[in-house]
Amino acid sequence: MGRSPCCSKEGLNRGAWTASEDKILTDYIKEHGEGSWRNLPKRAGLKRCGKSCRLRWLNYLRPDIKRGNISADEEDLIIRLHQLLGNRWSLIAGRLPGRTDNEIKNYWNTHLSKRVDDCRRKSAAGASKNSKSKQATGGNGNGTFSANVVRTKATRCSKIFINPDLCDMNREAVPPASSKINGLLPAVMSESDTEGTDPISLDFTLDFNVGEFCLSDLLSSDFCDVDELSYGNAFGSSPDQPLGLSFSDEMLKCGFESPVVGSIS
DNA sequence: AACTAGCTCAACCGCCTGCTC
DNA sequence: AGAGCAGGCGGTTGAGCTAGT
Repeated sequence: MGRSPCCSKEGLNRGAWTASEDKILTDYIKEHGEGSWRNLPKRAGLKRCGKSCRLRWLNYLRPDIKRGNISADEEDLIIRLHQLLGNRWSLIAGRLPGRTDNEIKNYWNTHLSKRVDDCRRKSAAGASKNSKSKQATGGNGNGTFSANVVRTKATRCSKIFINPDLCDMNREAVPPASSKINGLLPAVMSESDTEGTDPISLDFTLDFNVGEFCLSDLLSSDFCDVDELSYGNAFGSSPDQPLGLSFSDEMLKCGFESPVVGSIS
């Protein structure tokens, strides 16, 4: 039978958005809120596909969007998160306030992938002497960083059960304030965590299918030395802290899955 | 000045998943 | 249970811009 297209393409504008289209969309969303994308164009009087409206809003018109000038800290975080998550741009974007998945994807493809490839080639050349021992750590040899990529499942999580006891345990395990630099939030922490007053953020763990994610593997993994890319160590991490993320002993003992006991429905 | 190659990034496309009926 | 809908995601495209010749 086949899927019906998201909208009839006939009579619709395509390509770059005009200022007046932007204004119509912005005004409509300010008044009615996001959602119902399929019906939005008709109601707002736009000759655009609903998907196109959604994309335009999310990637360009949203008021909280930060545009251009990706800082070295952000670059560093993108690289680290990409190594951790792979091409899960929406997840990566979720750790960079004000950045969109599309922007990060573009930035990666145009700037970072080449540099990381170069870095990897350098590392590979240097490591070739020790290749036999490295092979045992899981490189896949295809020129990417997939060896340690967490296979996430972008599942929508509508119901969770949070064990309050475990939350208390993790609250005591607040990482040092040095983990937060320039407003960027390391993946496992919310801003409030650094203040040590609010319950630990769970959003990172909720994003993952944690059953497939072995933290110990991650921490012992053989990451590309991001410092080789010469923008410093954004989170002030020590060699003992791969990824620049801070994990307390308690967190390491109980594992990531501990705070979220419940299921994804 | 004209042309070309390379780069950037907004936008599109098709697929996947969750929700609703 | 399963079909259809809606939204979300990642990959790809192509127009516009810039630098080099």
